[in-house]
Amino acid sequence: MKKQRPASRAPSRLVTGAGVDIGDLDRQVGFFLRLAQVAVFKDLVAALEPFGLRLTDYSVLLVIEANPGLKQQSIGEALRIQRPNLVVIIDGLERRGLVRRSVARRDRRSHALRITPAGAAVLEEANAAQAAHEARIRAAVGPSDWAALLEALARLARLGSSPT
Amino acid sequence: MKKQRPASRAPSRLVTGAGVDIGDLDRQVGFFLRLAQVAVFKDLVAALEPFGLRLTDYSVLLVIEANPGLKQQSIGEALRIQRPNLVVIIDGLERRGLVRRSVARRDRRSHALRITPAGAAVLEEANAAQAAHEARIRAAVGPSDWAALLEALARLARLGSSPT
DNA sequence: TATTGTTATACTCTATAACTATA
DNA sequence: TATAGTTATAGAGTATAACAATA
Repeated sequence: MKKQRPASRAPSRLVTGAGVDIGDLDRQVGFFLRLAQVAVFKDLVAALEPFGLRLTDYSVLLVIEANPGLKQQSIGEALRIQRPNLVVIIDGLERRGLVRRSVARRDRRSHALRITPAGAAVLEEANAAQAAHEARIRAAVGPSDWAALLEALARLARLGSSPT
Repeated sequence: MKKQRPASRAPSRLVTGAGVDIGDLDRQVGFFLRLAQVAVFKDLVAALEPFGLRLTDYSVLLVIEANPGLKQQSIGEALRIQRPNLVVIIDGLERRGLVRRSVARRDRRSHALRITPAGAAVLEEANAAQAAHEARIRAAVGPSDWAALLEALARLARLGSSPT
């Protein structure tokens, strides 16, 4: 039995290839979500590149600035970065003098992390670039749908989590 | 100068870590987009797993079914999969008897791809699982915002492309 | 015994260069 | 010469196991 296509539900046409029919794919959320994420990340990665920051570097800097003295494990939990992978990221940031590791007094196993003045300066520039990026995204979506989009994405992000 | 937070714009709270302040991150689209994409893909991957299909396998099957006789290069363009990577995917699908490669008569360099009856059967089951997945996503978002979400994602996906 | 940071390692995805056979 | 498929390989990003220091 051939699956019928409810043509009315299709959003504005998305041509990915050279006239190739991508089947029901152009009516599936996951497909759009992936394309949107790739496009948005491409723009954001380019915006942060002049500062030598990858997305993970940037998000880690943001969290450290917002939580002075935080230990690595907590950052990993907040950003869903595995502890071993975080070590490499912090190594890079520390080598560049953007972040400082110091042994925590209360628990000498952990490292208290702080952003340095140099790090704060870089982060401020990166934040401006991010704001410009966000403005571009916002313009692409259209002002009316903006709040609805963020709300919808937030609900999707909570999919697997405990339903409050 | 400290950046001010326009608290009114924040969508419903998203707690990622154990009470860690994630800074301005919870007001950036990219962050939500990533979390949403990860959550949605996790659900979809789980839905397709019983059929032994990864996301790429599934999307390739869909395109082949919609375009009998298509060559590999065209699939790659439509799905943005590099030709070398597609070879491995098709290898797997062909080994399982879900897809058949035959030398194209018109151009003997290329391979005409067709879905087999076995492949069509698997795809039909996978489509049902995908539909159930989509229903879950839709329920999480809420019916009112659904069309707006797809529309917004489609616009974002066209970010870097030529503005029509 | 459990936890923090670390090292080493592996697995998935994606990307590039170069080969072959056809055109 | 250009293209389709292929091979090999390399690079991100992410994941797990095990160890030393500390609790």
